[in-house]
Amino acid sequence: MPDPDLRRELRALPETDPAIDRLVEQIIGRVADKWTMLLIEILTEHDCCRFGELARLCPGISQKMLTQTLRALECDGLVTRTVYPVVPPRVEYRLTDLGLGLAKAFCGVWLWAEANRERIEAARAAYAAGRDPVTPPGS
Amino acid sequence: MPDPDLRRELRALPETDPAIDRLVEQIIGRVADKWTMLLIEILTEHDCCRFGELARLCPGISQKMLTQTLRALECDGLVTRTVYPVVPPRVEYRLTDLGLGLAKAFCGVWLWAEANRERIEAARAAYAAGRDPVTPPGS
DNA sequence: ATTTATACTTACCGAAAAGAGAGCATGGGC
DNA sequence: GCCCATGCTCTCTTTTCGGTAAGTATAAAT
Repeated sequence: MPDPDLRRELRALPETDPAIDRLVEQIIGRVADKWTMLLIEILTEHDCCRFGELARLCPGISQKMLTQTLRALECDGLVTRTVYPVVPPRVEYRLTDLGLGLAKAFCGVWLWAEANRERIEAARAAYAAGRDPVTPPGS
Repeated sequence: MPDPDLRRELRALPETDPAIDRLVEQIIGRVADKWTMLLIEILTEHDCCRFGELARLCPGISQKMLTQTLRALECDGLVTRTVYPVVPPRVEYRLTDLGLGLAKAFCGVWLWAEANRERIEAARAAYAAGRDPVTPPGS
């Protein structure tokens, strides 16, 4: 029995025009990518990282994906990319205020996930054990 | 110049063991999918929907993806699936409290995206116009 | 007997994303 | 002269994703 107050609260949100909706969805879609999330997390912890450093801190990422993801972040103004004209090249990445704000916004999801980890795992176990044939109310 | 207070606040979050991190990432990754987002949104607005109803409310979704997405949501305990043993079949979906909680958590991201839409668009325009050659501080 | 409605499931196919790995530019150290 | 380090970029291959379309079950209506 879902909480009706929470539902009402959610419904009361500023439901704006579909154009904004699309942009918001796009942003969320872009940001919610696996590597993007990880990079943002890393960059909140180390406020400044070189390319190779990020590669080391992102176990499993390929150079290609790292470059691609960083470029997308830069494009959206979430990180800055500073190139030092030296040899061998030195490039530093750091979150902007915008990026930090996004990280903070995502913390809500993060905290929710942590707080409800056990419930989710229990649900998964129950699902794997076979869905229970629910008796419908009006039968 | 990123705000150091915000950064400190973010760093102070309960950084737990990597197992939780992985689950959290997985959940966020799963949820951040395009259709999942949309379905959760729809289900916060209509507290109970049949399969065909959802298909109509999700313009462009295929039966396959709708089924798949709903199954994933059910598996994680975010929606309930009630089958009425009638012919033709009648199946109802509704968010659980867990699902509602997640919707609420995601609202933070939604609001951030809305609030920062213009900054992001500006950043994109600037990026498209060619990245400015930043003068590094120690050159 | 045939059609209709509903909620799937399955097989197939093309597109898109991701991974692997080689190549490139260049100035300093040996 | 040659190698190294760094941060890419490009190409090729593989994997995954998602759409299309057809099939299934069943009872009621025609």
